Amino acid sequence: MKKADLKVMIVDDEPDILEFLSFALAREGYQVETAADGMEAYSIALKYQPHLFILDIMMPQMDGVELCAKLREHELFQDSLIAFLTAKSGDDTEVEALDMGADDYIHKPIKPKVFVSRINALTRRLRKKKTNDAGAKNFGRLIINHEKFEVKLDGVAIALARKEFELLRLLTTKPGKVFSRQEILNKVWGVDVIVVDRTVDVHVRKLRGKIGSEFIKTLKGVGYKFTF
Amino acid sequence: MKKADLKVMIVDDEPDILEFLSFALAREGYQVETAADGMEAYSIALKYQPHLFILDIMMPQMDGVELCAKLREHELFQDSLIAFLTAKSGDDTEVEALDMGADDYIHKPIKPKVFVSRINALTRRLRKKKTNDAGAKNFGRLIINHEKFEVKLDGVAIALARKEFELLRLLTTKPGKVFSRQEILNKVWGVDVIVVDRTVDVHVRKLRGKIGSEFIKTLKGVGYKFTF
DNA sequence: ACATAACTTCATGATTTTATAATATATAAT
DNA sequence: ATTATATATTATAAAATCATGAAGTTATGT
Repeated sequence: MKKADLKVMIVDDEPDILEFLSFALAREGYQVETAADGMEAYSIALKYQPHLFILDIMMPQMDGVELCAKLREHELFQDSLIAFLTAKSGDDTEVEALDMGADDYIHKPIKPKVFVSRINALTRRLRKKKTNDAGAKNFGRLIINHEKFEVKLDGVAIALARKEFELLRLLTTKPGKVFSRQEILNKVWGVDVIVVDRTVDVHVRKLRGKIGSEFIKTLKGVGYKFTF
Repeated sequence: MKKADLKVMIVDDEPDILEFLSFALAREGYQVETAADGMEAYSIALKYQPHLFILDIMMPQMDGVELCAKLREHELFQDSLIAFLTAKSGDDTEVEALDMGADDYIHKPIKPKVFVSRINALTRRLRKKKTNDAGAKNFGRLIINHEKFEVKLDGVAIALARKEFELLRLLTTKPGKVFSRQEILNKVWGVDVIVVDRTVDVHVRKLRGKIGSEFIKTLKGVGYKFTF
């Protein structure tokens, strides 16, 4: 996963700091979202689902430590990274924050260069992973998750019927390889099922209608192939 | 994985510090090994295969930054945690260390309490891996307490029959994953029990009646999945 | 032993998926 | 350009699948 695929949420009640940090991380390539308070942050986070949170401690309504605790309770954020960035001194606060589930506790003031290096160090393990989604296969604009039985085009989920999904699954096992209709029938329908050749065409048509027609190419007289 | 299963290697050329840190981490339950220099550390590490390294920077023969680089080159230590603990000031060193692959850079002097919290925070993800099955899981509106055998929807307790609870538990082990009826029967009923497929449908229906129908989705011809 | 709850199976109708046939369009060969 | 052939598209009938209600069966607690 690249930095461009990583979503960072910065929570601080001082607009200047928000802007400053956003700028620094956006320049690194991260996707950045901001919030000015813990409450606001939590409700945005439920939708935005950040990979990394950068939290101030002292904020109106809900402070950073509370937010951290609340995030860690939720299944969605079990694997998210949480870093505090604060001017608040005191070892007890730091211990509390770390014991609560924070991954780093960064003291202000800090040089941008150092800050960015720390953030990069935190996200390094996420970046090393191949895909966003465990078990998902990535074909450019198209992501296929076999376990979830789900296909995403440009991040948008597309509902496929079973045969459509299985046809797509077969074709994507070997991108570029041409599958004859007979081979498709054997592998998707099974050797004992008797189905007319043209049926494959209809399913290809339906697939194209849903995922777009650029992925599946027809080779006249031969069969179909998947490319991306 | 528990702390007792985690091997930590501390590398510092001052015996007092080695002893001090060893004591602190051993008391936490970690297995601790020490070395006084980068060279020595590397050769021991090849056999000992630590999960976490705590490195001083200034040492004779091979310094901490060199050692870090050398470790990261080796396949064995790709996933190991590396933390620097040093009195050396200077942002450039910190940036260099972090960019080289270090996971944390801790400044001396530091209180033992804070040091231990930071180390615990670093190893948390390793420790979490297998301890995850018990306790409560939070899926937004739905909270499932596996130990208490209790489900709450918007804070209100809901009484589930055993099969209903176990079905929900299975589905929530992997939110998003599609479970076929056969898989559900095998995992909830057991492989030797003979029950008709449709039975699963009836239990899903009862579950939906109690927790609402938005959590469990049907994939026609495939199975059911939990989403939140 | 009784009452109650939990579980399984079956039947029905609604809905979705699938296969096929019919027709239109595209492609390659002559 | 014409023809033959393969494929695309649309419509529709058939089949598969599921939600639901109800009835029968087994387990559990009092």
